[in-house]
Amino acid sequence: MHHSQEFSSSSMRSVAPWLDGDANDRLSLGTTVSCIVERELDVHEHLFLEGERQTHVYLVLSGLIGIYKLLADGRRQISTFAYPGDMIGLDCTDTHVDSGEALSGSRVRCIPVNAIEKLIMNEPGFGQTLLRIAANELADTRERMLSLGRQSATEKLATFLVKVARRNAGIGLDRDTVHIPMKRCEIADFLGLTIETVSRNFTRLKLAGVIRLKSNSQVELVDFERLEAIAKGDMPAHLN
Amino acid sequence: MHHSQEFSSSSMRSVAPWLDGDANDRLSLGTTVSCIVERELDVHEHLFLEGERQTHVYLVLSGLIGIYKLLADGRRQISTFAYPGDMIGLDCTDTHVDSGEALSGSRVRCIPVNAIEKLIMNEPGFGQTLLRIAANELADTRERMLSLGRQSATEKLATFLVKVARRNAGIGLDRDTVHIPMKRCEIADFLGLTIETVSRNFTRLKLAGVIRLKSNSQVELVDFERLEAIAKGDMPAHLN
DNA sequence: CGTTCTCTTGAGATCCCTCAACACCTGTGG
DNA sequence: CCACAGGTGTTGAGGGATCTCAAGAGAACG
Repeated sequence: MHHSQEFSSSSMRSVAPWLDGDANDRLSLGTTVSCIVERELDVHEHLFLEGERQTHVYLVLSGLIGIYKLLADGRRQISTFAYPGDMIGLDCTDTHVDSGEALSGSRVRCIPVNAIEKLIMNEPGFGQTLLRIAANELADTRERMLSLGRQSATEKLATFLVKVARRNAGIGLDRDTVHIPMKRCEIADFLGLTIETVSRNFTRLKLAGVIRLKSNSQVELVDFERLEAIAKGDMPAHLN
Repeated sequence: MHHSQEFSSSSMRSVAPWLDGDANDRLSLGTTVSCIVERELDVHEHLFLEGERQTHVYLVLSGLIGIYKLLADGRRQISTFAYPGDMIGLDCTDTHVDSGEALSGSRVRCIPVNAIEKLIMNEPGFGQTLLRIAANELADTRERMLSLGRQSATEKLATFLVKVARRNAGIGLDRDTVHIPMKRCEIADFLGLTIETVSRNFTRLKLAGVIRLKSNSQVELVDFERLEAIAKGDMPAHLN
């Protein structure tokens, strides 16, 4: 039985602080209709597809959503994983530029885009909050580009693990005991690698004594400092 | 003598339409002080460095600015090229998350961040324009991630050329006669490749009859359709 | 206790990188 | 006008990291 990570308003971390606590109230404050529904998603069920008109913004309540783009022949790049507490689609363009798929059973709250638009109009400071979120997302994305374009497989994986660990620490969990809710295949599509390379580098880090694999989805960071060093590229490849 | 691509207010395309025409007026409308200066940059001169406090937002008037991040050992990833008319740093975080360097002699207009903040407060719709810009940038960045993580060298280069051509078409220039203002080294750091690989793939596309190299910085797209097909990955690698 | 899905491991192929030489261009100065 | 130097781009040869293909090992589930 795994730690379910249900999103709650009292969560220490929140990408969407302005939705904390009284989310429904504040949204119905902006719109007379309170057409905010929750939606349950099975594994591999899609929340939206690239090219579809964007009708909603989503708040992940539980589970994990993968945001990705495809090449014509099926090659996939996952741009981000949306965890409970994360918002999806705040960068409102009218059509979706990528697809969103549940990577495990998930629950999301669906907020119509016009509700967001009204909030921007009526709630002072709301627009700026959105801007700040977008800015953070952009900063994050650029770090990902550096990783995708310039890091080795081992460095990419180390970077990924460090990021998950930091997220853990941020929400009050143990930094060094990380639960990986996604499959190897999804990690591969996130890092721009193949599943085999991901797997090989897990064992590589394991043999180097940097991590320990309790199970496929449960990783213990034995030497966080060294993992960070590898992620930063400070560590020559052959010493890993 | 190359086509200088000076940015003018009457430009057909503009990432920053709200700065068209009477930019200074509207900004001094927001702030009593009109402390907007222009700055001249030599090649390789930096506009800002990663980690510095962000004091200004910049509008590129002429030249070309490269926005990049570094790994500890000097590996570089250029996240974007800012052309005349492009804004830099609209995603205001308080410190710069990347560095900006002039890739050729350039001129920029410097706008203090507090002027932007005041504009957000006072100009209705300004914040939303910023949001739209950020959303577009995010969409663009995610397409880049797909390219960095999942495309072959040839596909990356084709994608790059198609994007430059589309930009040309958008500002009223000939789509198929593209001027490449950056060096091979910078294209390499943009695409996550080495200069040699970039060079080899230029000649590869040339031999395939898709492009013609008039000079190092002047490329003629002989077969735009095929270039697009290669960029999309429709074309098996061995047929290039 | 199979069946299925996922992960790991191995062997060989491939793409890209590294290192090195050479070609080209431009400006400078004899 | 030519020689030279420095910056930039191209090309080649070899090596290495990652991918592909294939088999086997574990885990999850009925």
